[in-house]
Amino acid sequence: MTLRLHDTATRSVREFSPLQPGKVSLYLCGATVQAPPHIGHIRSGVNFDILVRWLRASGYDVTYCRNVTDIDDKILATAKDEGTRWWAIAERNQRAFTRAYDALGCEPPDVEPRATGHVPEMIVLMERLIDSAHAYSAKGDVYFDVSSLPEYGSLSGQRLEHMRAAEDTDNESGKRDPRDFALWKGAKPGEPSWPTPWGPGRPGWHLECSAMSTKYLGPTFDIHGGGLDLVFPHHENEQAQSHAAGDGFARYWVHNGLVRIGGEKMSKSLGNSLLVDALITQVRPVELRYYLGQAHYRSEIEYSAAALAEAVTAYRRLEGFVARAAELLAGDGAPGDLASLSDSSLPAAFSAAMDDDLAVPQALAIVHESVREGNAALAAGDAAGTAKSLAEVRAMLAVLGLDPLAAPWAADTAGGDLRPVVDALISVALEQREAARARRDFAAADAIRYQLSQAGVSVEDTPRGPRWELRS
RNA sequence: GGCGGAAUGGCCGAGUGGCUUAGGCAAGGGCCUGCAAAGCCCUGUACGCGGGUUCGAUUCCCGCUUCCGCCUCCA
Repeated sequence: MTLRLHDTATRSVREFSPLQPGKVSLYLCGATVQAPPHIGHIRSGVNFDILVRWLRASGYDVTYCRNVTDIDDKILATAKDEGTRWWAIAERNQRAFTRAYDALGCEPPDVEPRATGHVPEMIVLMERLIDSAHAYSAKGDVYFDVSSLPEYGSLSGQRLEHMRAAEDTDNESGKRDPRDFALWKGAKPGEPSWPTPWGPGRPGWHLECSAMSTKYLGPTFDIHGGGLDLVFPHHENEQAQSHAAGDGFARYWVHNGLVRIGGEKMSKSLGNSLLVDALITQVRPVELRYYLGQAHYRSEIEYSAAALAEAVTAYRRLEGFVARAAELLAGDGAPGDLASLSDSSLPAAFSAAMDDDLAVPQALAIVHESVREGNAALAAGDAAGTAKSLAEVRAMLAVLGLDPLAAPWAADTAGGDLRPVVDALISVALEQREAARARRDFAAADAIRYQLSQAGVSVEDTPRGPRWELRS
């Protein structure tokens, strides 16, 4: 079975066939680093991380490019407000994004180009567009002439005549048509600028993505991703620029659904952002990843604390099996690293679900089935059955970036570097409790269990003796 | 005004013209346990409203209602 993906351009699920056999080029619109990331941003990162992981698990050699927009109006405004340099704002927020991606287990892209590092490429692209009469310079700005491209609007299904005339806040604009969009913005006093044949200025938002995707992935590449809110105007404009310049550009457009809160879109401008940094003090990063990744990537998520808590419980069920099974099998010299797990460990139903436009909800249903079987095998003392389920579960969770024993979660589960120390201390208490149980002094035994529980250590008695774990 | 999407059991969340009608969470019952916890087993019959097509629709068609996104910076 081959992968099928929903393509925004055709509004349908299409069979995926890469430009070059065995290779996939993917460009994801990353962050405009004007503020730290909220969970909507990181959902997009997680969704596309799962896509990249699945493509790689399927045997593709993936080139993953995710850009950083490091200059825009809001970054300049923030710098002015804070009395600091614009690039310091961009650097600070880019670091915050990188921390969040790392924390949530998103594999780094192969290349992460920044807009301001690609001005020469943008100038070349603008020259091509001006030479072919698709763009013009006016008063130091450079605009794309939307009327020059009949297909304009095709990606988003917008028709020029129905578009609301944008209220032009800039009366000085030299636009021929209010729907024309800026490729390049002429320098204003006090703003950073780069020299061009049309005068000093700075990049418009859309141009960078055309210039950078072409530079790193070629004039035609396989998949272009981003949030649903980028379809128009951003992606429409990117496609217009590149097609007008004669490039094939993206072959499949993949967009993730947005995160809502209180019934409306989560966004910086609405001031309802739940920042990743804040949330991962409440739940572990892997639990947040499970929450954001469990819904289908194209569906909307309405954030609620209750739904997040459910996801936490559900993930702990998976994690609990992996931990107990791994403990049991460790004595048998069972594999501890994922490298020893082959693709053949992936159940066919899981692969079929993932191939079906990344049907993660169904894929997770398969994971839960394997866990149920594994738990049954574990309870029956069936080591072979346990090992089989463990291998399946870990292989599947690895595709989703959720394997509890893999980086970056492994330390989480094990208790970190302090594990040996903690283990020794708790063992003393547990020995006392076992002694109490042996003499049937259950009041004493329960008192010890209660004290440990107050300290955040949960104890369960198993046929092989007590086991404990830290529970937040 | 234009374009696109969504309404599923207590909750989250898939999916399908009928067939055992996902999965998770929560709930109730059972097994296990000194008691728990964890786990396993069982139970729960839902698809916004009104028409239509059909032997049969939650699933297809039409209309309606409500909600969300985009048309302006946005993942």
